[in-house]
Amino acid sequence: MVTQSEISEQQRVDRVFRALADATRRDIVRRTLHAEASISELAADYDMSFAAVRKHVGVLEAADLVARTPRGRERIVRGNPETIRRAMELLGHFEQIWRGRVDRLDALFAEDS
Amino acid sequence: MVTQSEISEQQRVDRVFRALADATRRDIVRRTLHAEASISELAADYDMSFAAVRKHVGVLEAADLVARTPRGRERIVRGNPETIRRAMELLGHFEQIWRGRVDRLDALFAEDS
DNA sequence: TGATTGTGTAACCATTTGGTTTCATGTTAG
DNA sequence: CTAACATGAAACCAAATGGTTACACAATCA
Repeated sequence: MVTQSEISEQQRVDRVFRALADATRRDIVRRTLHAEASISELAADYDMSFAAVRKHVGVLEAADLVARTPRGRERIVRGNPETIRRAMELLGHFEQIWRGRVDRLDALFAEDS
Repeated sequence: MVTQSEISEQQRVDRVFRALADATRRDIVRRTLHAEASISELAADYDMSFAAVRKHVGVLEAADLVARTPRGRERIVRGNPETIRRAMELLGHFEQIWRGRVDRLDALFAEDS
């Protein structure tokens, strides 16, 4: 049996935004979208331990913002543009809601005149 | 002297994504983009205390995702589409970085052939 | 083989977060 | 004026977060 630990869409969205709410993690996403890198290569450029960077990569992976694939003794990290795109779409829906309100206000003014 | 408690752009971005990483807060943003509401009106629809909802509104306000203006004894909350738009742009930059990599790979294949 | 490198993970710690209850204060309704 | 309502804020608490050090293990190099 494949136990698909049931996780809601809400929680998945929570994880994406939570993962993006840290400058180091945003930088890792940026870098690994630009070019893949091993965790050690990533860690070399931050003022914190390897273990800390490893945890950040774990948070990003749980949010599906990066993928981690083995290559020899290394783990290659790649950014996932699809998850970024989904987050953008979500924010786009918020903007649409706002535009909807503006349209309704416009309609009210139109009735007035 | 106007003490502008110095806050970095990074921290401002942190706050926006952090604020969006909670389903209740996303719902408050959605609702107040659609139509303004008092904190009490908002709180009536969530299964938590007024104080908890008040805190969520505080987090959203600190991220500039909503604004709070007094009206009589109420505080009217309105969603701020501009901050949403800025967050979208940020994610858009990430996508551009990825597209840049694809373009470079395309160039490599072109050289190959 | 042995040393080095890259990774995974556990145990620990301080701080932040997200909730609670309680109480004070300002504002409006009767 | 008094009661009810809306808000603000403090004190408290459990859990999550973001870092550390230490150690085990796998893979590669010489």
